[in-house]
Amino acid sequence: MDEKEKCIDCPHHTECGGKNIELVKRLADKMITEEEAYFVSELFKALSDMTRVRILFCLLGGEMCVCDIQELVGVTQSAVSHQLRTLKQAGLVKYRREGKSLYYSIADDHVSSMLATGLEHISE
Amino acid sequence: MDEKEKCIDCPHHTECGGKNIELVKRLADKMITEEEAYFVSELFKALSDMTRVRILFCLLGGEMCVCDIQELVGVTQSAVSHQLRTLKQAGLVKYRREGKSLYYSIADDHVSSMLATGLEHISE
DNA sequence: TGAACATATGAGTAATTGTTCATATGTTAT
DNA sequence: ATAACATATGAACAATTACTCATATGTTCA
Repeated sequence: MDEKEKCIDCPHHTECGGKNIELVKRLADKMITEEEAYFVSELFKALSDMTRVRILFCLLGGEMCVCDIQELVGVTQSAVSHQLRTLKQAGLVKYRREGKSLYYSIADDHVSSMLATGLEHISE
Repeated sequence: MDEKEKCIDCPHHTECGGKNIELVKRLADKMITEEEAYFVSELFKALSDMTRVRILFCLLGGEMCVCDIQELVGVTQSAVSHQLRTLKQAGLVKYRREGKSLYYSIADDHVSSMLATGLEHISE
């Protein structure tokens, strides 16, 4: 009997048995789209830098202007500003103006949730 | 009166008022450590690539061998293997051997939680 | 033991990223 | 209007990263 017959859809399932062929077929339809995967990865990319993580943890304590963040995180104004831009674009922070200062804050509960889960994960 | 007197701890709070000086002082102690921030950012870095995100979403459907993932995600064996290594190092996946195949699966609930929250976040 | 298969790994390369430096924008008070 | 302050932005550079290619490791079966 032709072992390879059952492997039409997967050239690799010649001998590993292709036990999961059904699972693969079933998932192929519900797979996350390329677009969704892209946006999700971009979101996590915004969380993938130490400086940005520290900024977000600052903001968990409440809204804060740029120079406060600069003080707490200990990097230059320019660096903070660039990173805030990244966080803003990812929808992780928002801001309001008050006089000369811009007050940044966490955009929504997803952010704190992801940070908390991340922190849990590393402490195990 | 010397306006700058109240700004000993923060050279930037000369005129933005330093309204948050108390907040800053309070937070400075409870701030996430450099080490924690590093590990958290490394964790999210593992989630910051489209291919890895797609791999993880595959695995949410159940454990799967490398060639199944390769099939679903549509990249080379080598690329999948390299990315699985990254995911493994971040503690996001685990595997077991069965014969010649390695079956990978999601390491723990944190992973699905973060992916779900991430997906929620982008669809708003 | 040797061949076939499943997967991992190292080197090399093109692309991406975080920071710094210099400068621009927007706001307030004089 | 001008100066001082708070923040944003663009260019440039060093460091990191994801992929490809070639090859190595580990497993099964004859």
